[in-house]
Amino acid sequence: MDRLVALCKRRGFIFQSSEIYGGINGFWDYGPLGVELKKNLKDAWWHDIVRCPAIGPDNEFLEMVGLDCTIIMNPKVWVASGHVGGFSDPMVDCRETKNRYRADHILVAEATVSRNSKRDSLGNLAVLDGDTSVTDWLKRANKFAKKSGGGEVFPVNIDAFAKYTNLTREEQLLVIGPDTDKPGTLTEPRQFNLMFESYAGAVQDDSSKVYLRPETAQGIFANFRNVVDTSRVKVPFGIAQIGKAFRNEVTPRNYTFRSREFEQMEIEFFIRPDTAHEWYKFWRDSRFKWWQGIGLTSSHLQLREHDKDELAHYAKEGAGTSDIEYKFPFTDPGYGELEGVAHRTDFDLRQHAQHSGLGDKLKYFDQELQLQLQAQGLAKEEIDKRCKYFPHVIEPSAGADRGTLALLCEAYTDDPGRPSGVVMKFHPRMAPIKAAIFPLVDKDGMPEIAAKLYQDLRTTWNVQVDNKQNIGKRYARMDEAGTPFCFTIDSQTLQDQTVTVRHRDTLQQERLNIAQVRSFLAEKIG
RNA sequence: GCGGGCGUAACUCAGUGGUAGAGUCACAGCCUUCCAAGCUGUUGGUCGAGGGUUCGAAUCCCUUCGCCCGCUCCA
Repeated sequence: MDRLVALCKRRGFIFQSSEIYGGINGFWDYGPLGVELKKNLKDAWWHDIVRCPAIGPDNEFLEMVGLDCTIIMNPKVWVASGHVGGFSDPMVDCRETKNRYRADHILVAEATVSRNSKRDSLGNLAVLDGDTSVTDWLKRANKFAKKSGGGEVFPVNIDAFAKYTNLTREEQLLVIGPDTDKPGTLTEPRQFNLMFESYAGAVQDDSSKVYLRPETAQGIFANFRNVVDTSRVKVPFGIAQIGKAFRNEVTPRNYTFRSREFEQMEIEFFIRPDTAHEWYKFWRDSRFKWWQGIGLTSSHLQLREHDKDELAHYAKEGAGTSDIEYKFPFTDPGYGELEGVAHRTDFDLRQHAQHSGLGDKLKYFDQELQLQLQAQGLAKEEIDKRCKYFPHVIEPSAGADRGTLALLCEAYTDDPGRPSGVVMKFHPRMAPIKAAIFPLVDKDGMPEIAAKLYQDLRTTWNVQVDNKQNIGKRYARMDEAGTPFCFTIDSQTLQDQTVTVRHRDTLQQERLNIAQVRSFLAEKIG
């Protein structure tokens, strides 16, 4: 990983943001090669999702439209989405053990023990919220009882627990932390607001407070009505968006993997509620195949269905959530999430219907269903009731920066056999530079032929000419940039109009007529 | 936020109190007929920053900033 980070810096893929001022934690810049790589990823996504989407499970072309929303929206959006409440979890530190807990995950109950037919207190014991809270607590209580002279602990049930957050500060000071044996080691709960705040307008007070969006999805939900009213889309259809999002992470870590400013590629796909399972499976599987199709072909890519207990609040009742994960060098042997595919039910549209006051006006009217039901001869009231609904949503949400990082990790290949010692084996569609053109020597008319070929190819692809230094160094530079093809003009070119093409991954060369170079690249890159 | 480690040239590093160095890269020129060959030259560092000790600090002390690893959180 260190070698990859060094290469990214050296070749201009990724720089630390504002490096000359000492950098800033959790923010990263893309250099000349990195921006091409990331743009290729985003362009491929936009092309394959919006412009040229696959055939759906209903054997129809998918109906997809794009959207580009602002980063700052009316703050009520974030109240409705639950981010204002849910993204500011109070945290508690333990001074003794240096552990940190979510305050609302700490449960407290007084432990009492029976001694000499009296009931003695052992103190207010804390445990972490979970399936085993009661048994964990009992184990601790028994341990405390044993230490302090025996006796039988009075059992408790789940209702006996108080949340740490609901205690007064005086009560909190009496709590014995989850991993200590003394009271008073836990700090006061502190807010970690995961949304960046700013102010719209000159006056900085609560009335002008705004947030930088923590996800692009809410802009899509907020525009649901506009898109339906203006673009003739019919359920099932999707709205796609690529854009920046911001989360004030407690600990940005692992290179660009958890950045505070990052870019998402999100789809909200609106469907009839009763078709959720088939659409969920469709998106889960097609998104997995897509990542494979742009070069993540190794066993480092995996699809993982979420367990019930890790589902987000809005997805509990849904068809499921799964992650497309990549085994990064820093997560190995674990995996890190590239994209989440979630059935969000109708949670978000309902929230916005309620908070905006629009209510049923935000519902979708399904005219196709209306025709079907009319044909079945149902009563008008029944038809209206069933045709007007909040569509359910399947959300494939991918990280563009994480995707770019996965492409870099996948491509990185040590090869002591070649001069550079390392080669970036990007899929040709993703490669920042598609081809390089080398005059074997910088004279005898070769540079002129190279320039002519460059003039032709650059109208379609990002190509480079390099006539500096010997040919080996030039190949080595292109290996580190991950350029899949190098065309070399040599003395034979002067006689028969052929050039050599050198394949990055195999080092093999073949001769090609210079007139065929364009069709060769078109076939290999698409 | 807490604990541990690390900051010297664009990169990899040497330099433990006495004039800041090496290799690589980059750039210019020469040379060069297929994988970082060779020659000449050039650019580039207030040694992360600030303060202190000292005749003198990259080096010792304090503070601070940034990065890496762990805890917590998370896409």
